[in-house]
Amino acid sequence: MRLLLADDHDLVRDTLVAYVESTGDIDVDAVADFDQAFERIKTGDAYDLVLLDYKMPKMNGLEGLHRILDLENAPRVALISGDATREVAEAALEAGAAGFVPKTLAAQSLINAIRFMAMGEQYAPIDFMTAPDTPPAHPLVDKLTQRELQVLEGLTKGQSNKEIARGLDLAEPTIKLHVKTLYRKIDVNNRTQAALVAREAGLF
Amino acid sequence: MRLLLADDHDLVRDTLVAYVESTGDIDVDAVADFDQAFERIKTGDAYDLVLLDYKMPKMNGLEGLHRILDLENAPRVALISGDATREVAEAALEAGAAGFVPKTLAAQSLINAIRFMAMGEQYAPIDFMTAPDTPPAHPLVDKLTQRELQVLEGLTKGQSNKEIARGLDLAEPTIKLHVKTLYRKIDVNNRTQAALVAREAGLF
DNA sequence: TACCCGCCCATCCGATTGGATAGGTCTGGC
DNA sequence: GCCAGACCTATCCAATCGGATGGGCGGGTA
Repeated sequence: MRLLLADDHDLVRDTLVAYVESTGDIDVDAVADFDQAFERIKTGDAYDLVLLDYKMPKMNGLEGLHRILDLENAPRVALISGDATREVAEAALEAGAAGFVPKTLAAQSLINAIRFMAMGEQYAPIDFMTAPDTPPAHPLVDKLTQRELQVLEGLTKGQSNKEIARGLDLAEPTIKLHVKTLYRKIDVNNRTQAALVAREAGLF
Repeated sequence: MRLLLADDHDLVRDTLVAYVESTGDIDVDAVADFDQAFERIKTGDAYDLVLLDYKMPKMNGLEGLHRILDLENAPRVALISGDATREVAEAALEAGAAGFVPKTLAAQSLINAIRFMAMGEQYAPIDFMTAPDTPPAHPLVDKLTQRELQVLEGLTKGQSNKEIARGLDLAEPTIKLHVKTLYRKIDVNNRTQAALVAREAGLF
């Protein structure tokens, strides 16, 4: 069985390779960034499974995953990550990933997961997937409408109402309205607080 | 030689342990969070070296490091991290850490580093430590006077000039003055941008 | 001593903001 | 059809902000 592992942390990669190969029947190729992985997949022999680190050079979030899955003879691809959210995992599985492997997984479980995924199954650790919907996704955020979010994004850039209006091709009074209603929803009194709350919530 | 490894990523920990132990003369104990590590150090046999993941439960940044170094028979302690900044590494070494190991290090280099540190030397990868001063170390901040920093702190709380004035027991015009000069120094046009820059710089 | 700099206060002005109120369109659900 | 809600625009007003100018005080330095 042939496995391709792409992770930019040499230490993680090296030890992972050593561990996986020690199980006997798994051959591992390892590369340090997405471009190398992409090249190997296109030109090299077929892999039974590809493990991509979610955060590594050239990966661009889920874009790398999509690029591989769009190939003609796309191999089975799974993501591996130390800190990705459940949302990312879900999106990846949705997009057709063979699985999602958090780095908090026990090493032996990884071996099992690899075999499982190579057999054509989709894998994701149950406890990880059933985790709370992430910190209520920031209760504030999903209370805002599309427009209000766009306006809030402008605020987090320190833009004036006028600038935001230009950017969204709207009249300034409209922006003022959105700004005001937005303040009420997230319970702040001025744009600076709004911007900070948005940043705090990890938005933008 | 005895090594204690603390990392909350099971996968990383397991494979690391397997790799290090495969070198023959290093015994590795592994735990998943700071508290367990602390306990082992206090009660168990002496370790030649302790490797702490910078980001793991109960670690609290460098606080965990300090707590161990403050012990009576403190062992040699090194940090290991996937994404810590050079500043953190410097602070750790300054505080008396035996070394700093980025996870981008090659596995064999880690073995060498471990032996090196266990021998009493301080280790840090040169390329990592000579990396660009991070975003210019925040050139802005130390250009500001004491007062301006206090005012900036008010801005990061979304306070109005009047509120800041009350807080510092000054007249409002004075605050406006500080605000204005502060804008020039950090090159922004309004309070929201100033607050965001300050947050970005890790202030307050 | 003269000078710079941090620090404080004041006044004046135009622009922006925060807030209220009022009106309009359009879409989707009851 | 009716209603609610998202969305757009407008006008009016008080408060705040951003900026400029001018003046004063004390400490450190040339």
